[in-house]
Amino acid sequence: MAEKDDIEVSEAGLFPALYKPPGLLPIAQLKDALLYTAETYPVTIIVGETGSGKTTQIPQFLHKSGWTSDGSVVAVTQPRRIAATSVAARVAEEMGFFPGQLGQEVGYSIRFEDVTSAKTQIKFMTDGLLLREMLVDPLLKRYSVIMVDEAHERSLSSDILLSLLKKILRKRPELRVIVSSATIEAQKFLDFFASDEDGKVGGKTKNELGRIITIQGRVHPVDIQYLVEPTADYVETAVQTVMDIHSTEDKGDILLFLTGREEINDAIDKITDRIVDFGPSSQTLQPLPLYAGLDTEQQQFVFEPAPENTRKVIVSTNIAEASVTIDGIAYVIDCGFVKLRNYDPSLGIERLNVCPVSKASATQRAGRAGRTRPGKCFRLYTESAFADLPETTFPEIQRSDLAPVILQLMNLGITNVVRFDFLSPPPSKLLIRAMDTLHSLGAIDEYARLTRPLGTRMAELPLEPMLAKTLLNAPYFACLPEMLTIASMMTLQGTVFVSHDGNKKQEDKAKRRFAVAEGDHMTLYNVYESFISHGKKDAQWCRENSLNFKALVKAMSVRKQLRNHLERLGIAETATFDGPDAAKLRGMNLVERVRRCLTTGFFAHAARMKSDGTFTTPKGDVTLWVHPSSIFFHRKADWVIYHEIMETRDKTYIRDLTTVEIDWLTEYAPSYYRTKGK
DNA sequence: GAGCACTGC
Repeated sequence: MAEKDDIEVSEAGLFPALYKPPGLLPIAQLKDALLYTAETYPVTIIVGETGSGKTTQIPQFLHKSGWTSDGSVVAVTQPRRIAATSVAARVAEEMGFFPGQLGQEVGYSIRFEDVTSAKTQIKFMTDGLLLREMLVDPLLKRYSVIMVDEAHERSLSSDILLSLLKKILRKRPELRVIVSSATIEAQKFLDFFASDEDGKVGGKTKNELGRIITIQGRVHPVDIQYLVEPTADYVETAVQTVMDIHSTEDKGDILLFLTGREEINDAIDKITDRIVDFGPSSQTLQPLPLYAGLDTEQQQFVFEPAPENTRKVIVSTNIAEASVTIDGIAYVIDCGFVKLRNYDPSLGIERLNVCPVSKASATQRAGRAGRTRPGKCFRLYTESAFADLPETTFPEIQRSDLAPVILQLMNLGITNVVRFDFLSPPPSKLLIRAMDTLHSLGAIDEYARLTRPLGTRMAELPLEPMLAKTLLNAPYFACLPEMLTIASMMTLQGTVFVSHDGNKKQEDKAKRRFAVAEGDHMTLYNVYESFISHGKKDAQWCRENSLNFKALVKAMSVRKQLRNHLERLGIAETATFDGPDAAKLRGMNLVERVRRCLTTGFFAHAARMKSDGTFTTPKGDVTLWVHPSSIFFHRKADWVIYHEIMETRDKTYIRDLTTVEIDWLTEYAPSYYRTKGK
């Protein structure tokens, strides 16, 4: 019964950019058209906005018309875990199942949570997980249809998945691939699947390959307004716009897009200051921050209805563009910028840059005002600036460290990754750098072949290559239990310590309590051990020690999963292997063995502290700042290795540091330090 | 003395 509501065709003209004017299908025909194309062609591209119901309806259409009848499964991939679980629940409900029956005919599978059974016929999952499934089932034979949802976001995993599905189609012409996309990138997707040397896929010519179906979304008209003159200070303009909306527009909450935490706090302070200017008015404003770094408790506020006579102003990063949906938004203010991660292959440094948004992004942001009723969007740039914006955001694959992806592809039998059929080929510098990294770690040999067992084992582990190498070396340093813990804690990425009620001093104090002189890795190990010895579920103890309970629980899951992976590789947690320097290692204490082991994976991330407390790279060409979360923010050190490096605005930060001896660098990575020089 | 957009295995 929800079916009809969901694909109801809206009459409004709305954003011309969103929809192809001709060919919009009425509800009754969508089902027929979809089933016809799926029956006839290997590939179907669905163009339709979020809220069109495509994600929930299409798998049901396929299920009811027999695509799951022979025991095969319809899979729907999502870029985010939250989407996979919530859509699965919704579909199960629409099909008449009770919540407790989720995991039977309809289920989902995400990391750490497999809610499926032998009966499951419709399965929602993250795209990254489906990629992992290909290790055991390279042709994905259990699936009759694979629908890649939100493909327009161009996430690393979904891009790779599309390339691999194209390969699979050559061997399994009976497989059906449905690519769903919110924007007008549809033709690019279809052309991609159709292209190869002879224009044939699965024995079909281009015209026989697939079709594009466009469906109308269930959104309301959004009136878009531009600035007449560009602004030099969009935070100030945004705050003024908030005030203007508040004094002149009807009821309805405001969603303001800015680029980061600092701007968000700045804007909230300004708004708070100016509320007073209104005096005791009957309508007031409630500014609320929203960014991923907030703990879930604080994020929760944005979903709660505002008190009477109060207008919520949610000041958010890009998280509200696709990942988080808030009801009741009638006004969107779009600053026109977003922080994007970029990878510099020559220095091996990740950067966070403020970039203009794409037209697709701006459209998506504006659409957030029209989810439940007609709305307005105020773009803090001119109409001609909008016209100059890129159509779509640069795909992640063209601006990331590709070492993990390349390793995974090689393990799937892709021997020549340079000639791999990428949807958008990454710059060759990125590929070369990734190969260099993998070679220096010993994951590939001089002929660019995956090594055995090291390379294949590294690829099996759900860890970045440097950490995977470190973990696999741990038995040689008789520190596998400790390294399992450290690797698990590293995946939490700075979320371990939290300040409750904004009490920074208490947080710093807690950090000192757990600090280990040799560095952050052993400090995190110490935190985990304390957590376990306090009974593993003492949320109160976490609070008292400024620790993030949920993060530590996650570390336990990750640790268990890693331990299982190693066991499958024949490496028990208690394993110790004798390497060439076994006798020497036996005389060392645990901390030294851990530090040496870390060096075998992170030698390329070496740095030396200068007298002013900043660090420098071995070549001395980049100044590195200790991230304030590190224990070396206060303390002296000489040589260290670090886990992560990231450049923001004007400084390059390193985080998670551990002291090493300079000799270890040449001992464990002789060729790397010989060729690179010092 | 001072901080990182967002995902995922």
